[in-house]
This record gives sequence, structure tokens and C-alpha cells, in this order.
Amino acid sequence: MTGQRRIIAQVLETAKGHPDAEEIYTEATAIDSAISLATVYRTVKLFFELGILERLEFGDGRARYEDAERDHHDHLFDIETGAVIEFVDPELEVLQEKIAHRLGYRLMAHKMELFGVKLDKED
Amino acid sequence: MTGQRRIIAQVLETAKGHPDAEEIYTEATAIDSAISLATVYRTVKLFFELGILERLEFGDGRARYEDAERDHHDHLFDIETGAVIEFVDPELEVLQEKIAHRLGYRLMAHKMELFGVKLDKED
DNA sequence: TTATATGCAAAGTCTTTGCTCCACG
DNA sequence: CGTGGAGCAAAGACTTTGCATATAA
Repeated sequence: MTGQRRIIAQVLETAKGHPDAEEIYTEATAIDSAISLATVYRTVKLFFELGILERLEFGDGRARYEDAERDHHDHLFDIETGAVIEFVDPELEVLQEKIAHRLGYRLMAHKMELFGVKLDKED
Repeated sequence: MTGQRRIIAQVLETAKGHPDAEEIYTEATAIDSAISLATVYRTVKLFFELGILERLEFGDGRARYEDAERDHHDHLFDIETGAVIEFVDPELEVLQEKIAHRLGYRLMAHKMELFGVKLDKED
């Protein structure tokens, strides 16, 4: 456990959103300027493989990360604003297990992203 | 509608799996060698924006495509073999609508991917 | 014709890696 | 002290783009 990794872990723990590598890099260098982007990528990859981190992809080419220690949740992506809303639905979790099982699989992970627009006056 | 686009569309219609750009390019040039990879990318992007195509990302860096005209379904990704299994679950579809609505959103699209390993003797 | 699409190659993004040096244990 | 990590810069993988040419309508 090196200083750099500690800092990157800290950045991810305290991050409110879902930062990408560049953002992690920016925040990390604010704490200790002796961190390179390469190290961010290496650390993020390592943490991901260790299950410490989750990798999110919303289809815009870059990966975003979040602390996996936090309670599990899925994401709703606001198409208009780009906002990411987190949610949990126990019913959904159960249903996914059921579906996987029905297909002859043991569920190891899942990714579920809803894409929507805000309801205003309508409905 | 140019010849190239027609061929790319044809390749996607007849494709059994979920080809990436390179694979589309290979199949397309087999039909007519006068198609460039750039055209594949441009066409695929165009079709995606027109809603003719769906773009899938399984987190391995490249996008894969499938004909959107086909019946909607979700995917289960076999972690060990890389196989992609398609499935539909009406209950899941309804549940997603419900969740989005509860969060104050109108569901426009969703992406749901299960990642699992085959059940053998276990269970 | 006349706007639009294609090819080619160069450029862009995001991410990974080789190599040397430094640091943790 | 030695093994593994960090920095830097170069390389990679995938995708996009500028420009001149070709083509559909």
C-alpha cells in the first residue's frame, strides 16, 4: 500500500459523483501533486480487479468509477442533463437472480442502467 | 442511401451475433471490397442515431451492434466464455418502468446486462 | 448538377505499457 | 536490500475527422 494508492482510495471514498480517471487524477494531485495519470489508471484497474471499485460505462467512451464498498445500487441516467441518479430496488435484485438462474447461470454481477427524461407537468 | 450503407445494413440484419465495427467491416468487404472502416464507423453511428441500431458495451473497450428492429431483449454475458445470451422478461420490463416513474422520470431506454457463470452440477 | 457520402490517412480519446528510478517493508 | 510501485513518455486500441474525389438523386 503506497501513498499514491492511499490517496486515490481516499479520493474515491469521498467522491460524491462518479468520477472518471481524469477527475480522479485532478483531485488526487490536489492532495499530493506527485501522482501521475498512469498511476491513476493502474490503481483504478487494480482496485477494480480486487472488487474494491466498480466501473461504470454510460456509453460516452470513458469509464467512471465508484467505491464498491458502498451499498449496491443501480443507475438512472438523465438523458437531458447528464445527471446520474442512484437507486435500489430489492424486487429488481431478486428478479435478476431469478432470470439468470432460469437461463442456467449463477449471477456474478449485473449492470442496469435506465435512461430517462424528467416528468414535469405531464402525467 | 448508398450502396455501402445498404450492404452494412444487410450485414447487420443477417448477423447472428453482436458484431463490432471490425467484424462488420470484414463481412461487408466480403460482399463488396470497396468499403472502408471509416464508412462502417460513420454508418453505424448514423444508424444508431436514427434508432435503427443498438449499441452494446460489455466493458471490453469496443462497441458492438445489433439490429434494433428485432424484438427487444436484454443480455446475459457469460464471464467465462464471452458468450452472449439474449433474454426477455416481461416482468422486468414492467418493473423498470415502475422504478423510473417512482424516481420522477419517463423511461426512454434501458440497458440491462447480467454477468454470470454457467451452473453445472452445483445447485 | 449539386449536395452528400466515401476513402484514405492523419488526428483524437481514452487507456495501457516499457523502462528506469524510487520506496515500502 | 530486494521486490514491487511510480513517473514519464511512447505505444495501443478504438473511433472520429479533414480533404479531395466519387456518387446518388
